[in-house]
Amino acid sequence: MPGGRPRAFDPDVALDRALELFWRQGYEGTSLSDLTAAMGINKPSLYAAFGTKEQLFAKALDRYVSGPGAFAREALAAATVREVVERLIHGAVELTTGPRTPPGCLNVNTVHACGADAAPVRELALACRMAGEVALRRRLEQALDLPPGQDPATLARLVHTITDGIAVQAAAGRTRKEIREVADLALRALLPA
Amino acid sequence: MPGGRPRAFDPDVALDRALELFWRQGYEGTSLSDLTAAMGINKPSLYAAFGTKEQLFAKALDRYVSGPGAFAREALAAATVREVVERLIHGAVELTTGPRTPPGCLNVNTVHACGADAAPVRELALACRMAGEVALRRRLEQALDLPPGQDPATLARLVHTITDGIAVQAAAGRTRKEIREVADLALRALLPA
DNA sequence: TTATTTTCATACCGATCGGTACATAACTAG
DNA sequence: CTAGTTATGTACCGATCGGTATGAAAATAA
Repeated sequence: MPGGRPRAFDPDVALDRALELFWRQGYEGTSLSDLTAAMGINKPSLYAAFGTKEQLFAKALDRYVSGPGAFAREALAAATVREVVERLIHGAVELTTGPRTPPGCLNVNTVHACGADAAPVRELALACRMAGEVALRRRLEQALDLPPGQDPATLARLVHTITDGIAVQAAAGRTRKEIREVADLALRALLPA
Repeated sequence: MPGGRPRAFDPDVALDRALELFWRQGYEGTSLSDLTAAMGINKPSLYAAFGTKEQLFAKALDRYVSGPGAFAREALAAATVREVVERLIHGAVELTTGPRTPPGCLNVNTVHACGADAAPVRELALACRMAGEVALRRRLEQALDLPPGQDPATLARLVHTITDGIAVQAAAGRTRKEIREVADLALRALLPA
């Protein structure tokens, strides 16, 4: 069984480049030429290693969720409702305003990719959001320290509404410092001492 | 001075169709063919009446701001800070979840149109957002009923962060009823009785 | 070496993009 | 009527889109 010609590139770093590009330019705004240029490979190599542009995006989204976006899952392990919410909102600020990553959130960007051919990846992003919301709601439902009269489902949606808004503000170019102030004010309003 | 051949279409309703399409599909996701089909005219007629796709979008955005989005300006005329904020947030819910209009907000959508050729219209949307934020901040700075210790600039940004989040939730397909509940909870947190 | 397998590089595919040239149709001024 | 002006419909422009056919290059197995 012969081994064949070895790869001239590292699929791992190539996928990171693709994630960076999709994050910064969106699914529809990123062409195969952009991708091959940034990844340092040709179109046939890209196709052989990652499949269709759509399949490549799915892999990039996976990496995003389990890498820069992993805080969203980890935050649910915090001991108190307050700490869970704080971690989620602060994590959103840091994620969307990172100095070495594109501004904004890949997931929120993708929801707004409304072209006809972007429908499949949009569904991916929507499913991802739905999973995150269900997880947070479950966490709040099981909490013993939820303020009385609070509906877990609505609170979960409000927290995600705020993190979504943070992503928009970041994509619109607001600075990390400004968004941190907004996030802290939101937390004071949401979780009075 | 001869009159020439009369138009076979109403530019006003044609612009409304274009706005609908841009709102639903985004700037990059809407092709000239989509536009001419929805407006019921040909490409030369479109170009003669509205100019470039980019110029057409600018006109559609104007109509959006002075039409469905007019509440944002009008809300600032309310008597109390509470009422200003309530009108802004409730207005955002109604705007982005209208049963006869596309889900989401044209402005927020456009901010996430990150392709290279969409840069000019993105700048338009950003300028529009900045103007709205400045106007709200000025309104809060001049208010006499602002809760003590509140920074007008940060509060203005938080309100817009929440309305941005509402737009994302609507674009992601959440129902009007759900978002209304989230908005009411946000208002209770933001403006305790 | 020779055969086999896998990747790489170039060049190309049909389709669609935004925008336009050109001829014709429909109107008004005289 | 004729002349002048504006709008319409068709057909087309070069560029780019996502994706691929093809053949040479680079590895292993014998």
